[in-house]
Amino acid sequence: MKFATWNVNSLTVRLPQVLDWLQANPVEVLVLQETKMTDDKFPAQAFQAAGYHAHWFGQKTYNGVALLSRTPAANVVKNIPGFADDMARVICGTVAGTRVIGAYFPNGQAPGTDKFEYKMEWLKGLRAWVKQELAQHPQLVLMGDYNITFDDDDVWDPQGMRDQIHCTEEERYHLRALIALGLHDSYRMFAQEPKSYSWWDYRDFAFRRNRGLRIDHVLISNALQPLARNCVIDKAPRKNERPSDHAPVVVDLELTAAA
DNA sequence: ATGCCTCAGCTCCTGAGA
Repeated sequence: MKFATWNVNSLTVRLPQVLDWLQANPVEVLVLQETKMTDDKFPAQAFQAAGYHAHWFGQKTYNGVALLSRTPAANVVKNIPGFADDMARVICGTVAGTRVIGAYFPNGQAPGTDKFEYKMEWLKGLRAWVKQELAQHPQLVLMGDYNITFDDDDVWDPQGMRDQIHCTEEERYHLRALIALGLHDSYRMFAQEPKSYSWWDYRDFAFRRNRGLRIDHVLISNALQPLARNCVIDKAPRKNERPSDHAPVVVDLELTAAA
């Protein structure tokens, strides 16, 4: 049973690519980030026709998330309970006995800015909530666009990006603190090609030169860790015309619909 | 290079992304 995450950078632009991808990759769950649309614009019917139930939570211009699933999601939550936020960044639901959290982590812009401070506060709020969710739901997947690299292996130019946004020690501290709750970076559980990334800048032929970052992650709980079969970054959609700058990340778990 | 490319918006430039 496959669970996937994809930052689509405007669902208005990318909807045909998402539908094509779902047809080729009929995953159980797909969470989207940066839909960049208000709720009245969300293409629920197109997803229904493709065989997916949907929950969505968006806003104009920025942010926006969605949860697509083959079977209906239960106990849906939007944004982080207890953390006041103007931005639509989180959607959560239970599918196949598994708590699924899809998240668009703040970018943070640059260390020392207000946006960076917001990112740090948001990460604290997320962690407190995920800790509670884990206590109630041993089977949990936390996936999305984290806008944080774990270490130099996730960075095409570690020297050049040292202490830059996505690569600072403060951000990585929060990422490790999530891991310390009892989560695992499913991608690194398996042998991967060196220089594997999930995002490439639109500029300077960065994808062609593989100048990227691994900032999209699928974290799985202790209970799910022994059930993981594989985790891959699907670079195929990045080769489309007008691609998102991010690629989907897909984990395969040994779960059944009855689980 | 305080840019490069892409997207959205009170759209012919600007802010933001990462």
